[in-house]
Amino acid sequence: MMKKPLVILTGPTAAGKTALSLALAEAAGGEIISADSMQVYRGMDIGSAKLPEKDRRGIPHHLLDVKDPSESFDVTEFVRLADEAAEGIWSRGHLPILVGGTGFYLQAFLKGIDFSEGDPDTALREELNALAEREGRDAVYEILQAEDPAAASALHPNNLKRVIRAIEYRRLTGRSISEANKEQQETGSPYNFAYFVLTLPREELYARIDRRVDEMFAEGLIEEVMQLRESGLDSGSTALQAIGYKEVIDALDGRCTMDEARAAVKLGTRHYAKRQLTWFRREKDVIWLDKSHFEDDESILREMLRILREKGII
RNA sequence: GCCCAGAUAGCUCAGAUGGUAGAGCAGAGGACUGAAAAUCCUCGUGUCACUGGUUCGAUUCCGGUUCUGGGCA
Repeated sequence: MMKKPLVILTGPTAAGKTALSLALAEAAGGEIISADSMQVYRGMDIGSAKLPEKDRRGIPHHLLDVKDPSESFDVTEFVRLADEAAEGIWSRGHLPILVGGTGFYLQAFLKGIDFSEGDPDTALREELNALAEREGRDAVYEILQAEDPAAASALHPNNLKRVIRAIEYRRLTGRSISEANKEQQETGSPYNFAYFVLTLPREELYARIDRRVDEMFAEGLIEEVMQLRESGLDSGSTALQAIGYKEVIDALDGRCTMDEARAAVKLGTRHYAKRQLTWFRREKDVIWLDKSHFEDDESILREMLRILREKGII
């Protein structure tokens, strides 16, 4: 059976993915699936740099605005929804193009990682978080060491989130999460894909980020955050952990000035971009597209189309 | 013009009663399999402003110069 065709267009935040994705979708007969952990939320538009509907040139965009900010969202749900969307796109004879900067989501979808085992256990998470608060993170790590030494050896004791998940996984499934990860790692992708990473020299990227953050404030980021809070959203929600939102909240609550918040948003975004690049560097079968090596978006598009033809994706 | 205080890593600063120096932030690298815009780890040699002097040895003490704050005129 022929593997189904698929394109990924990603890269660090503010690299210019969105603009290119429209051109690619038009040229290749594609529909876009957003792979962005924050753009799924309704009402988070400016701060998540969501492309407004009027600018989508009629190209279908999936997985935008599918959640209320008070709801949680995670990889498994992403994979489920993205699978659904992709099936629909293929059935229409179109090409699915995943666009977005959440590398974890892209990986999970591309490899078809199976998350069917080990549903999260909220009570256990709370209990272990409380233990960490009382007796320190090492106390939680010691539990993992006792119950699953293999998983423990792969984790740093300070990485509470991961340590807790490892304990949870072990208790739920009776298996070690490190073994499960290894198995998944060895499975290839069920798709005929091209994984493009759009990037540009660090200095330019950082300058673009600074500019973009200033634009967000100019377009009304503060008002957007105020609206979200008025709708009763509590600050602990996943949505408000997003860069741009948490800093503005700090300023609104008087923990810093708005100028300081703006600087913090820029810094947080630069750090985020750096983490994204680290992630993509580690991914195999990635095709890097450094904007500084091309004349313009038009020539990047030509290069992408060339590769897609070569791979038999279009 | 005079007096006082500074001048140490890209930035903010600490420090050695004289044996060439260290934090935070920035920056860089890395990890990541059901919170991922999250979470976590690693990495610090720089004419210690310049210039004379004292000293075995000065960035550290003394003098001068320059610059920056503050005060007095």
